[in-house]
Amino acid sequence: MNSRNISPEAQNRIEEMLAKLKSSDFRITPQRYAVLRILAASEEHPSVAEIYESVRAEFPTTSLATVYKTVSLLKDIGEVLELGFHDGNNRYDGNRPFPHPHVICMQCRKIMDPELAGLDDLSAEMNRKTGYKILSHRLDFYGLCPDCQKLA
Amino acid sequence: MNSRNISPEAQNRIEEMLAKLKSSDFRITPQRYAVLRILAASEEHPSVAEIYESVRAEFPTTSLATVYKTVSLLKDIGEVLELGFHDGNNRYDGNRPFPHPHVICMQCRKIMDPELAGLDDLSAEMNRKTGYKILSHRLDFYGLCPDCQKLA
DNA sequence: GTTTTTTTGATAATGGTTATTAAAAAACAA
DNA sequence: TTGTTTTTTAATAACCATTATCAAAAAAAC
Repeated sequence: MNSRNISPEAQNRIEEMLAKLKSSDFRITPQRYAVLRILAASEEHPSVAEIYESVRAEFPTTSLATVYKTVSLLKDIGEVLELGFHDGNNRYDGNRPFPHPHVICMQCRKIMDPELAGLDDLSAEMNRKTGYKILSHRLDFYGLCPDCQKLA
Repeated sequence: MNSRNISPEAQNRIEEMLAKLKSSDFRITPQRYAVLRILAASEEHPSVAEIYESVRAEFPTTSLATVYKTVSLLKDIGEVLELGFHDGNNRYDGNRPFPHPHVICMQCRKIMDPELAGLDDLSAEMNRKTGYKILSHRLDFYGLCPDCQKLA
């Protein structure tokens, strides 16, 4: 899993995130670069603890606080989508930093990005019906993934 | 806001919740009854802190832990829907204890229940596309309510 | 090279929720 | 009624992911 195994798409996301950091006048430190690379490469919607683990593998002195701050920074500049859960197991998506649906396994916590169109239309409909100016949304489906169905 | 002002619908929900508690072999204590009544009557999706405040108005010795436990119990027996937020301001719906969309004001935190059909179809579609056995879902729209738009 | 600003790392503080436990209340039995 | 068992309450300690604090380190600016 070295740098030669990074897919072109992930490489692209890395460039985008670096560019956004630069244009927002934030420094690109080794720690930030490491966090950013993990977020860009992972399809698993990792938690801060998981990112921390991965970063520690190449930067053993990295602090947990730094990971929190970096993820939060990337979220603030719109390069990472936060999936907050009230049971305290927040997950992060560095590939699609815009609202989109998720399918979540209630057993193993695996999270997928399903294909689903038409949500922007729903937002517009909500706008009309409620008078709220809709700015964002979140749609999560909860269930059992194929693996956990087999085990059950 | 005394008991004579309870709407027929709310009265109905109270009866349903009481019946469910009874059939599940839980005792109907004054504290539980107070919590339950507030949840059944409120359209505001109250937080535990708010429920606690209201309960204290008629039962000044009620403990916060009791409110937490009662709300959790009602959730467990399927009579209350929990809207968990990772910023620690969970809200509860005792009127529609099943998945349904919400419209949330990002400024004043007001929560509404909009009309929106067809979500069960979406769940079925997710089932087909992902292989997950979908059991539940959550759809939140975030924006600014009419009042907060005026103030802005 | 010196100064200024940003970032890091270590750790303390925060705060909603849960766990604990003795006392009170309710249900049950004799 | 009285005693016994079970459930529930009230008070508070514990939990834990996240945030705040701040001195040291690193990078940028001068």
